[in-house]
Amino acid sequence: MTGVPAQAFSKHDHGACCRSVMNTARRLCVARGVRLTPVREKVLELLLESHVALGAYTILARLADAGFRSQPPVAYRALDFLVAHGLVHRVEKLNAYVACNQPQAGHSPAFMICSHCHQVAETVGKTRSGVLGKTAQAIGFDIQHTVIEAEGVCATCQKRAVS
Amino acid sequence: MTGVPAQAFSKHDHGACCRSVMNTARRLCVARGVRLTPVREKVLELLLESHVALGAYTILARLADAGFRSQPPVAYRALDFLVAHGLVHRVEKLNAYVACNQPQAGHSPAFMICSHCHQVAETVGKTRSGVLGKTAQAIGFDIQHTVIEAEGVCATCQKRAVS
DNA sequence: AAAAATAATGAAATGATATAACATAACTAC
DNA sequence: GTAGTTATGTTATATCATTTCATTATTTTT
Repeated sequence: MTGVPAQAFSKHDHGACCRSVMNTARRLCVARGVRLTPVREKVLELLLESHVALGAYTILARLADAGFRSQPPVAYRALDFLVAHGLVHRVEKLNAYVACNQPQAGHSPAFMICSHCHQVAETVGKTRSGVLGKTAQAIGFDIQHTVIEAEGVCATCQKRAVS
Repeated sequence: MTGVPAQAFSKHDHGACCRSVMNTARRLCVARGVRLTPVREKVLELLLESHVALGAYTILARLADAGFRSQPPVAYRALDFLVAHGLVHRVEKLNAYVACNQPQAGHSPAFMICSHCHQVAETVGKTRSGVLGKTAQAIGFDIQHTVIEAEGVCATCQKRAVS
């Protein structure tokens, strides 16, 4: 996170934000010698435009609208690629996907999911040094991947609920 | 946790362990005025016997073997009840369920999932005081539930892999 | 530049997970 | 014992994800 925790819940120039991530993604793929093909790029774009997590079939429908094929594998393949390259994260609690907003960092993300507006904010997880990391170390468990998600109500929705 | 972190990965008298949790569960239900009906009890028992997380349909099959009906809702209803009362946890990463080993504590659990032997160990999450809790507080996000899961390789499987 | 190897996509089918909806039965409280 | 509530029976369907094999596009090797 570039100094901005939970970007989704803060005001920012979203258009610029998307373009910037898109460019980083493109550079990253070139650097790694992998191809950000049209479907993959479109899926990333769809996810970037949305601060709510999108399910594979929602993405699939939007792909179809954009002229791509509409069989499940087209969405899943693109998502698998994007997830593998850290450009997109899967939100386990929602069986859905969000674009990563700092794709360069090899990070373990954490999410805050607003159960009211369904926006998902990404923040950084402190895997090794946290309780989980400590316990893991104590029992010799070698952590390869972490899922850290919090469900709750964002500040905006709390205010709305009161009024 | 009764002083034992990640019980599943440690040696212990599993039979006694199950019976003890079963008794706690029964007492808990009486105390709360809810019914631990035969299906519910059987599902809890199945999960307690297993240190690997069981999917709903696996449970369903075992229920059928034990003479219960075999439609999905019978498993899901029992699981919903057990989860609601903190006797069972859902492991999001696996779309599967594990029995809780300290049902009395109103806790937010964390899991360590061995991707080799598929055992799942439960440990306690330190939700409020961790990074996630701090970030949440900073942006006014009200956490209602957390999902904290680590995938990796347990100590036993690491040793086996070497030999 | 042609052939071979690799990576990506097309397409059909199926598998796995989960819920909706409505009817019936079993307990609980009065 | 009737009313209210909770739990179960049953059918159908929704939702999420993968397998498989054929075809096309791109890259590498020669």
